[in-house]
Amino acid sequence: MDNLNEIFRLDQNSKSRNFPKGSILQHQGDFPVSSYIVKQGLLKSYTIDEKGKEHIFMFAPEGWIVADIESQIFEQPAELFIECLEDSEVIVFNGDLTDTSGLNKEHLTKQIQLMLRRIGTLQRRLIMMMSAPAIKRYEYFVKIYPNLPNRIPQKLIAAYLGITPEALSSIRSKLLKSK
Amino acid sequence: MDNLNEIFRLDQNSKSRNFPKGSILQHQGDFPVSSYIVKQGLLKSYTIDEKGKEHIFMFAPEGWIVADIESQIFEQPAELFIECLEDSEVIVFNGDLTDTSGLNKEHLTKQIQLMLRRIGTLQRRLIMMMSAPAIKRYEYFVKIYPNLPNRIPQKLIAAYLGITPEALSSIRSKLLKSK
DNA sequence: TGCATTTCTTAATCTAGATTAATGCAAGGA
DNA sequence: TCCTTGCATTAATCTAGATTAAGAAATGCA
Repeated sequence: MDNLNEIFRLDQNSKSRNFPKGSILQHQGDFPVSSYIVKQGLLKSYTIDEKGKEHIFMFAPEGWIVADIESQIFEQPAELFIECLEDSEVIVFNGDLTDTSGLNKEHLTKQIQLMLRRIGTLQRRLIMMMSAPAIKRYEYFVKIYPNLPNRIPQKLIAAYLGITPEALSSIRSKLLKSK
Repeated sequence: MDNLNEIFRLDQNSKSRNFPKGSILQHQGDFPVSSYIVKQGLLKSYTIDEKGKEHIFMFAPEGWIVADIESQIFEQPAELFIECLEDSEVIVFNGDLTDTSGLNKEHLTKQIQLMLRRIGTLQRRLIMMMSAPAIKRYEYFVKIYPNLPNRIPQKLIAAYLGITPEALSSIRSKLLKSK
């Protein structure tokens, strides 16, 4: 993994900070919106809908970047909450990803690679969400994040898959029985 | 709108080509995968699931770029079909978006802006798909693409929203009655 | 213009997953 | 250790949207 500090326009003295499990780094409605690079630990970004239900946009383990890009690019208050699922070490990048001043060609090229990867992942996720039943989405989740199922509670996996914990529980029991 | 020809690494002599309505520019399984810049007309990119059902990933009117970025970045055969919904003028960009050689800083910066915008749009769409009922997704679609509803058949809107044409029809009649 | 094909609507039934609720379990704190 | 609190499971009921089917309206083409 390239050093993400290098690729993005970080202050010389931007240091990583430690946050205990449960810390909320960003609330819905915050403005302006920061970006976060995870050095150690695990974050989630999510929304709460008008019924109070949580929907997880993404998990971010070590080496991942988390940002509410929709809010940044449209210069709106944050849509997403960002929260630590474990004690985490995070670089808080004040300023958004749209500011690329002071970066050289190599940096920009690497940023493009990261963004294309993110777009590809979102494309897959959206297509799965539209076309695949919950059981397929669960199997895909396990394949892509083999280490996460043991690291986070089931109800968070359910919130990521777009189903209830009860539905996930019955899917899992079906999968166990079918073996 | 910046000239997209400039921003991307196009051959000097890459010319736009005309395709009649119904032309399929890319089939699922094609390899390698091209990118497409729409000069005039309207394209759709979509998958067909194992039950034969169509799911529209995006519509691309004039000025939009269409590419199966997931397949490009992971170097896999195309996942998406790409088809003309109207007679269209399209620049076929042989080679994928991951190749940025020969571009200068300004080009790369503009590419990053376009990609962030795409990520922001996908973020919103995914969150809506997870958390909003079909009627809200329809209202959002109409808000974002005010000219498309009169330009494409309803069943395509349904395939974009992730519901059946029948469900969309009943949503629309509910909206009409409530006025 | 007329005919064929596709699209849209309406309605009856069906189903994946939501909701509600009750129970058992594991983990952390005093 | 007990006690609380959050998590997982199971089961009964409910609902948004799917499926099926049939007719009406619109569109394209000879």
